[in-house]
Amino acid sequence: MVVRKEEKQKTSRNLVAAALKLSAEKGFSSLSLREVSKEAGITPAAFYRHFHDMEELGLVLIDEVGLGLRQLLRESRRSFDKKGSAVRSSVETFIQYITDNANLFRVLQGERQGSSSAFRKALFAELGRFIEDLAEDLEQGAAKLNQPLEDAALAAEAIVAVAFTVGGEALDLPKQRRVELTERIIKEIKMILRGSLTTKD
Amino acid sequence: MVVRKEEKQKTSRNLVAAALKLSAEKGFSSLSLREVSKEAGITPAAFYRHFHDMEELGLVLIDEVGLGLRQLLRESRRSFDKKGSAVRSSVETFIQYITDNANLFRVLQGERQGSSSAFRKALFAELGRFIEDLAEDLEQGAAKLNQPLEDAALAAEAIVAVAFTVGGEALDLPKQRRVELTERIIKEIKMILRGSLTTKD
DNA sequence: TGTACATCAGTGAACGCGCGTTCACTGATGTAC
DNA sequence: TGTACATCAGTGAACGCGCGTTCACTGATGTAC
Repeated sequence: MVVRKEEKQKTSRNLVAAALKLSAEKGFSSLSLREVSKEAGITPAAFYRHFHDMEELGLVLIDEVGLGLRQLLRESRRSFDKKGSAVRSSVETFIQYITDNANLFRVLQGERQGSSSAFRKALFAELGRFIEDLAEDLEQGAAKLNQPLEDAALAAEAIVAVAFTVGGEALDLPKQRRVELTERIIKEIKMILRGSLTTKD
Repeated sequence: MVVRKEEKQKTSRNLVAAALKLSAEKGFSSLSLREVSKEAGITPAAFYRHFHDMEELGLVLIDEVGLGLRQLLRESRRSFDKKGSAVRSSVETFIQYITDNANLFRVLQGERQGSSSAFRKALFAELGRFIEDLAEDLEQGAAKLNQPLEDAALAAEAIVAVAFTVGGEALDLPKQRRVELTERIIKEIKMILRGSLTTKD
């Protein structure tokens, strides 16, 4: 009873992994059930033992991507806790993660516009949650330094926009240019933070 | 000799328009030659009188999108010239344009990750050019006000990232919530500008 | 432990369908005189 | 202006192919006694 279940789960994971890989290359919406099954090493008919159709697989994939996203963001925030160059370390973690998990990030970016609205809703919800968390972090960090922020939520939204937009370019870049790009993001985030400080006079 | 040419051009434009419309709905990479032809009102075989294949159409579509983008950006910058609430008026122009041309913007966003690298290269080049222009505008505007900027290029990149990322959410929103969102973008851009001012002390 | 039966993930063949592409064609537009 | 021929955008049929889906099946794993 245990071997069978495990084997089935393994195949399911293979299907999701196959979809992730192929989605990163050409977008989820252009994948066929047959090519995903082939990539996962099973016949097309066996696909139906795991998912009712491609859309159902898609929803699981989005969960996977959402999970990866949350993990990514958690790590970025973890680096943020250390005082000192909090921005630097968290941006570096962020860039490292998205280049290590390029497929995941590409799907994340690609599906922001394409595919079903359920897809998009889930993604935006995930991002929104993170922006809230980041805003909280920013507020606490700023309070510690006795430099209160004007509107932490806005600053957090702007920071996330910059990190994801500019960071997304890193995927196609050679290692060296990725470093330049990381520096740019760091400077831009610091710029946003400076601009969000409550003016004292 | 003139009627025939014009008719052919008209059909070509129909094909591009059909591709634009359908791409906005499901992404260019999942379109078929047959469905685009049908949407444009010709038989699949006639498609070949205009383009060698879908990829060639795709390149023309990107030109179209790039043109629309340039137009959008030009209008945004035009509003930027007027002194006073330059940020407000250009952001409002921007949001107005992307909601009026939702299809164009959706394709722009969608193809940033998917499809061919030629596609992406062209898009990034276009955006890069605009960021340069905006940086120049910012520098001149700041000089006039006698408030030099630390690094106009970085500020411009961050502003564009925020406008496109946050602005992209406007497409799915009802009119009222779009206004809130516009206000948020305005505040965030002002925040970036404030943060990019050269510190005087 | 051994046997007899149940379960069920995966197989392989088959289906009808939309796909990209080719082809000979049609008939309106253009050109030459 | 009229006539005879050339051009060529668009047609409709045909092709082979990969698609999603169904089906009866196989054989390894699980269960009951």
